[in-house]
Amino acid sequence: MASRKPARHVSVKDVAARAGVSFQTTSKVLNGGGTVSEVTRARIHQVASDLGYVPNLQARSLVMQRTRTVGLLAGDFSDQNLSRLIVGAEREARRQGYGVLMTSIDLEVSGTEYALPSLMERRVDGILLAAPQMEEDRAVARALDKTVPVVSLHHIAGGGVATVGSDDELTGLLATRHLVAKGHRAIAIVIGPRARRVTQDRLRGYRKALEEAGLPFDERLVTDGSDGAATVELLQRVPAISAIFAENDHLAIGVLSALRDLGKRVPQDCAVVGCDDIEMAAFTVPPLTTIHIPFYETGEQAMRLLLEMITSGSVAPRKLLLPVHLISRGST
Amino acid sequence: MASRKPARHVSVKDVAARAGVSFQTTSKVLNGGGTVSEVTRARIHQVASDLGYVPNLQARSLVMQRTRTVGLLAGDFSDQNLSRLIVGAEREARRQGYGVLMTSIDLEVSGTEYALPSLMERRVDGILLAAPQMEEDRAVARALDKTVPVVSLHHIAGGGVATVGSDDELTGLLATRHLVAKGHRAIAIVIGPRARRVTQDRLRGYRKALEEAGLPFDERLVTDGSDGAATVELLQRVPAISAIFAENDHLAIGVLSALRDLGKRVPQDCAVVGCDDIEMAAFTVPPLTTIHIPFYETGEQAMRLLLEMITSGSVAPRKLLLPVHLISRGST
DNA sequence: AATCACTAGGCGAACGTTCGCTGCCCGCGC
DNA sequence: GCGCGGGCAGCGAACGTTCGCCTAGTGATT
Repeated sequence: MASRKPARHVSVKDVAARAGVSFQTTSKVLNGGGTVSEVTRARIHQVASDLGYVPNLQARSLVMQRTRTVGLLAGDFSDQNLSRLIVGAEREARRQGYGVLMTSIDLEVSGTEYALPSLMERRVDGILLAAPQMEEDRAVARALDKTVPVVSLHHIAGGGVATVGSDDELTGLLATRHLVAKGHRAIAIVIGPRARRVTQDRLRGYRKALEEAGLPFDERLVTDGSDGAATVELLQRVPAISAIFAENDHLAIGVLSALRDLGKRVPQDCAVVGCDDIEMAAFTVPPLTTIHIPFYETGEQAMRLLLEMITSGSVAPRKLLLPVHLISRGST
Repeated sequence: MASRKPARHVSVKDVAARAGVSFQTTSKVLNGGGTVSEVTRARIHQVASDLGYVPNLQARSLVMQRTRTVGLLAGDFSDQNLSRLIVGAEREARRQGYGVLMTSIDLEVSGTEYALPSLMERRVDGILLAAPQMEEDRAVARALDKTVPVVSLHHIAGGGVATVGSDDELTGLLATRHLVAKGHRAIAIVIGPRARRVTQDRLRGYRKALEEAGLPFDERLVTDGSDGAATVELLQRVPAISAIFAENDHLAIGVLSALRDLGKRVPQDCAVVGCDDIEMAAFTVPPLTTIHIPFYETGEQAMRLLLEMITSGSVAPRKLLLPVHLISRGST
């Protein structure tokens, strides 16, 4: 309650003094190494726990030249998909005894301004990049600069960076195949920003599935879903459409709402399939058929790869794609 | 591409050598202090940037006895509400030049086992606690131990910890008042775990609103929503119920679905109001009236308080409550 | 009795900083 | 001509570790 004095942390020297040995011996004991008699060893451990000794990783890092800490450079933590990735990554790091320093980068300040330097100053052993929104930001690519191993969860302009993600083309393929299998012939696709890799890849999967089924690809069936009204227009323009593939679940929810407004029943009048399997997908009306993306596992794998690169010192830019699968619900 | 050698970071000494001065002088210049001539100053800056000097915060922390890093001990990052808190907190920290070390604590391992020690070893200057699920875990309370300032986003067993949160009683009050104002007399409440503070507080708000309106409190109108079937039973048992206050939006969604199953229309047959204003609330059918909780701002304030405690050295356990407000949508 | 091989533990250095003190040189005022 | 103060820079110490090398004992072996 009263204002305490700084209450200095206890150091090896404190422990040593109390145990009547040199601080180096204490260090040996506490790290399990060296040749020290069983009695002193026990005494030191005793004293250390009595005094509540907590090793100072800062000092250790200084001499060891690695911090056992990785940086996480993420876009928006509150994005549901991203946060699942992060949870997976953090758990894996923890499992291997690493700390995670998080920095979000927002639109105002390009990450290169503040976030990256802040990580480098803290001498992180590696960096996990999870900021899809700056996939094309060349400043990021330049700034990374290979001082430490980097694993990205999305494509990086310029390449040369290890990447872990899911197979987005497969995603589009599975979704569309599912609709084809249900007997649909006029299948529209609602997409997000064209420039994004995900969009491109999922679109490619869609085309591939159509091709497989011998169906023609029609550019007029491709709509940008970020414009709310576009879906409605699409449906009015091409009434034959009996199924819609939305490139992500948020878009799919928009589509569901557009269909409801038009008085169309799902799935009888028009089937809908989404992507990502966000939490909400199970609770829409009707529940959304979607492609499950293993975000949690992706984060885990990415961290595992990063730590592997760190400990092995290798920088070979691998690329890892995790499988996805369809979850069939009421909307198809 | 080829396996590089460790590629040592450049230090003040490297800069100093190249600039022909002592490393201490370099340090002075780079930190803006001391009396150094304009020419040397310029030269040092030049060399530093040529060499790509990045200060080592580990070393600095060692001598300064503070790391400019805070620990974030959180429950589940992927929880939407929690992640909004976190985003707010992280931004505020960044704004003030602090790094954030994140650790999640899961059910398997009590946070005290790994997470806390890991933060203490890294000598964080303070800890932000955001793990509502271990609100009653006395081990946490004991482990915190006041070595560094702590701010919690939820109640801590034993007290004595600064807390920032939102006014949960007000939340329950506003929600229920809204229903009363709409003319409802038989208002049920669906709650989460009784032991949780939030539940208790929101329930209290509910009772208070009833009292204000001169309505009796009836224990039979209180249902535990975690049991899916309970809501259905409740409605069948007491058909007079014309409005339901769900203590959080997830419960509210369950309620909506129960009502749909029973063939009741919302809001005509039964009105529903939730709490939290999760993203999904705007997209349910019908859109959910709910109480908006300023998660982002709460995180921000909590971090601000923590940093204030750190820099001022004060440990007075303040308690801060942020206001909430109702968002009226289609469900009432 | 001198050598040997261990065992137990100490010692100095280094990691990259910050900080306070000292010392030099120069110009100024008396 | 002498002392002095101020501007500039260097120096040593400290922060809390790890690590490799050194030394003082202790039995056992020749």
